[in-house]
Amino acid sequence: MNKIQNALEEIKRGCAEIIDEPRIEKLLTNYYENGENYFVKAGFDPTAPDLHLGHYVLIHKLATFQRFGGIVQFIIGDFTASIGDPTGKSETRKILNKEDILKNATTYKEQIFKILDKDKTNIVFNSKWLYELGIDGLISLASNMTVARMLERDDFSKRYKSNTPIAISEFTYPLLQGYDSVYLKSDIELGGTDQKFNLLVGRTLQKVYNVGKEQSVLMMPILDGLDGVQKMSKSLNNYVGLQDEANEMFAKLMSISDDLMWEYYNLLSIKNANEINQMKEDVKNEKLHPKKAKEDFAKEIVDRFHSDGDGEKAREEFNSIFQKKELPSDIKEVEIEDGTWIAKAIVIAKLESSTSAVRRLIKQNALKIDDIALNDENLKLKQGIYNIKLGKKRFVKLKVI
RNA sequence: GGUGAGUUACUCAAGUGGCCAAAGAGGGCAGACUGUAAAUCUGCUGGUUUUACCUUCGAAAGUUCGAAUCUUUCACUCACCA
Repeated sequence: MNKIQNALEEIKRGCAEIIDEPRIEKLLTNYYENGENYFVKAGFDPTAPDLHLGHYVLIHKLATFQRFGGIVQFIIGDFTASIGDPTGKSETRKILNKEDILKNATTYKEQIFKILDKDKTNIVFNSKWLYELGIDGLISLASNMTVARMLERDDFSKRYKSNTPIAISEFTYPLLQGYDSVYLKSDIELGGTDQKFNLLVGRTLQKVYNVGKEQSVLMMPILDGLDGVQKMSKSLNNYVGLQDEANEMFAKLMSISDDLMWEYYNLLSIKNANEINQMKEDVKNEKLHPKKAKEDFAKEIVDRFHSDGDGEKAREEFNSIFQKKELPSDIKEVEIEDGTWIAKAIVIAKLESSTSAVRRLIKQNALKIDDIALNDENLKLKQGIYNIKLGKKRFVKLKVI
């Protein structure tokens, strides 16, 4: 296999759909024969302060392109964030204020260079050219799209049918994202499969505005969240943040289902397809315990976002807590007054939000003091130190003084 | 602008004067079983030292012994017409 074919294989790995693949091949050929680079665009709305593993699927693919001559156009959608991408949303998104957007954007910059090559990355803010577009520009931009076509979009049509409001501003979102491609003269745009409509608008607009090229589109599957049901997102609290502390990151990854683990391997591991298939086979034949496979994956990810060896440390901590049922090493300590009612103390320690909830948990044998289940919900704490375990995951050390 | 329909807990959704802290489903939490996996079974899922009381059904005011339920005003959403 020659270099070009090899590069193409790497690029295609794990991706869901490619539109205009021959064009990508031409760009690669041109790179290898003439040393000419090309532009790969991906946009991120700075709507949350940090990125999670779901975003990493795309960023990883951008890094792959950088290895084969791609110059990354990393768009921080500061302007479009103020509209709110309607993709996958069932209702109009809240509009963020400027300060939050800028703050988030700064954190983004810090995080992506854990992965991307600085010399081959242009970070750009789309407010730069979208402000210049002006009202007349916007109107002529909007004349390139019909309401009927907009309503072809699955999420719009669903909302329309179910009588959920759609703001006109949301219709402008795909247009503005598409205009980014016009302004930047992108060759390839990356996005999730849910972005298909927006990505295709980019192609259409490049043609209308005579950019002289129509971008190829490469779509990656959407990473499922830890629950394995909905896509990974901060608001659903089923995400692994890139900045998560090592032990937490490890524990979160261990909680995914076995089926989902293969999906994660496929989209996030540096292991190649053959290795992954071999593991899958071994698990099936019971040569490899699925828990071991999951640990290896969790270790790989923790090592990548922290430093080498942190994954192994996290694994040891994890097993000591959950296998040997020991307490975590960095357990939170809270001081409590003598004679405090146990339920009140748990609320003070912020393990639960109400004493009613704690009462219920006590009735369900979920509260353990020094590893012994408490059955007296009226208990008042006397002086001393108590290790409290609430359910499987919540711990606190109470110092009663 | 006109006409009609609607707004119930985290989400969907029942309830149309008292038996309503409000059915059911999903989600979540907990217990059992496990590999803190999945699946399954069981229980819980407004608050308060809790056989009781307090605050909730878009907002406010009213009718009533008693209101999620009836009346009025307001806000918001949707459909049709313009």
